[in-house]
Amino acid sequence: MLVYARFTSRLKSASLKIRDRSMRLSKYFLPVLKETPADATIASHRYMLRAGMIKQNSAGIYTWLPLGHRVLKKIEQIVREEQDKAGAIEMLMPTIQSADLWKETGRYDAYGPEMLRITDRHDREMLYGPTNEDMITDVFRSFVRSYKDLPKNLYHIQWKFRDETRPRFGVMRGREFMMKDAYSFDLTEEDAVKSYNKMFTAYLNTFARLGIKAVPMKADTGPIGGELSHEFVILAESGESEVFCHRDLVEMAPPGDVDFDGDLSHIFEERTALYAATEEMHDAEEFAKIPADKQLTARGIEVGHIFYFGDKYSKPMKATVMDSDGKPQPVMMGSYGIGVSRLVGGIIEACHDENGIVWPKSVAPFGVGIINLKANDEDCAAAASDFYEKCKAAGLDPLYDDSSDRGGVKFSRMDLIGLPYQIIIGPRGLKEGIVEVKDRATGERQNLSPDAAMTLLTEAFA
RNA sequence: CGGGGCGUAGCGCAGCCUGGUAGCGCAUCUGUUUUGGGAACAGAGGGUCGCAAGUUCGAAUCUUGCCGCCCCGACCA
Repeated sequence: MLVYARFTSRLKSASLKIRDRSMRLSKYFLPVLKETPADATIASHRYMLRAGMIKQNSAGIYTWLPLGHRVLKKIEQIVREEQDKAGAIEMLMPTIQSADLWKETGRYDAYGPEMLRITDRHDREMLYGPTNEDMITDVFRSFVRSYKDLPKNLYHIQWKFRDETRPRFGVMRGREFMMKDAYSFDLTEEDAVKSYNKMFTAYLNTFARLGIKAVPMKADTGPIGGELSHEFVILAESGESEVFCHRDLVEMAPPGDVDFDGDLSHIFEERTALYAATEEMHDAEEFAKIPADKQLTARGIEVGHIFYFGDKYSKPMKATVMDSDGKPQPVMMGSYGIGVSRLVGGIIEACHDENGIVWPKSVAPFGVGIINLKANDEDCAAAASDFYEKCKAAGLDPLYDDSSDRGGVKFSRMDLIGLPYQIIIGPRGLKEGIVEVKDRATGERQNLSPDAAMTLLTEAFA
């Protein structure tokens, strides 16, 4: 009993501390590949395999190895924080759903072979959820009765499965993928548009925090249905579809701190006043009206998609609330998706060079990589270890390469995994009391005292 | 789902056309010398050649069927 009490009290105190995310390479699991796997053709897939982030299990299905998992979780957390800021409420729905709800909306037949259908031991029809409109509508109708409880926006971050005919490009078009999907509920279309604008705004901030430029574009609604829809698209050569937009949209600053309870229509209008459309929605005549030097035709990666679809699901599923006149009204809905696992690949497509990945600071698996050039030299080991402990204490999430590999191996491995900063500690510099700081993105190197290097790092991550 | 390609050691590949019982590079293990941009030498281990059937004295190699994976297109977070 005493032992148990002591154990639980230790757990309690541990949970109060911020999780220690630092790591010594000798203790980590980082299976990097020297040679490029034959199956990978695009940069993000190649680098994810080479950097030991993922392992393929079958077509479009991947294991997330420790390094990849770190990035996935970082992206997930940023997405979560921005959803919360916008007033969305997190929950969690299951991956396996009953076919019954899908029959209510008619989607069980409409969805087609892309939906993975399963029968359980009692021969009940089940499915691995490709999306959750039907299920969330059921949750809503089970509990909400009054217009006074609106608006509401519920979201979860959960694995989805879509049995694509042709999964490809690693996690960019996997069959199993992690998605953040939010669902808004309003009494009127006018209110629903406000909810739509909240998510529209939150998405602009989310992608900016992730270190990428995602442009909202007028989009086709597809099988989800509805009238108002935008895709958020990263421009990259390896993009799957062609997109067209006004060049100014690409560099537009994110809204930043806004009052999500206030009027956000100006943000929506500012971003949609200029032309931007995906291939399916492209209007060549409208596009031609843009000044020639502002016309941008590019390849795009869809990382987010938002829809307004009114009562498409609430009507067949009888998800109604009483309005102020005491009359039942079908609730007006929208859904808002972000491809969390796809973003890992998408960010790499936007952020890499010939040596490997160049992570934006916000999503980097570790903040700083420490290279001890001479592991068997006592002074070097002591200096590197000391620097590691200081980074750890400063919350910089350091990865300390304490392996006995040769310098060249360490350099190329660190470049490959793409941490924003490298601290290179070797006998040569140490004699003069300096360490080398390398900025992965620019390649710029500075010789600094360990203290000055720490200052540079803490300021960079402030 | 239409078209194309590929499955041989952990990874990248050769061998297959013209059947004779498997090889190269990297990686791994041991040792020595090295150590600021993927070291050198010496030695060692590791493969029912995707699976199954057939042809044959004999199959990685020829035939048929199946499975898996990749690429191009049509569809999608």
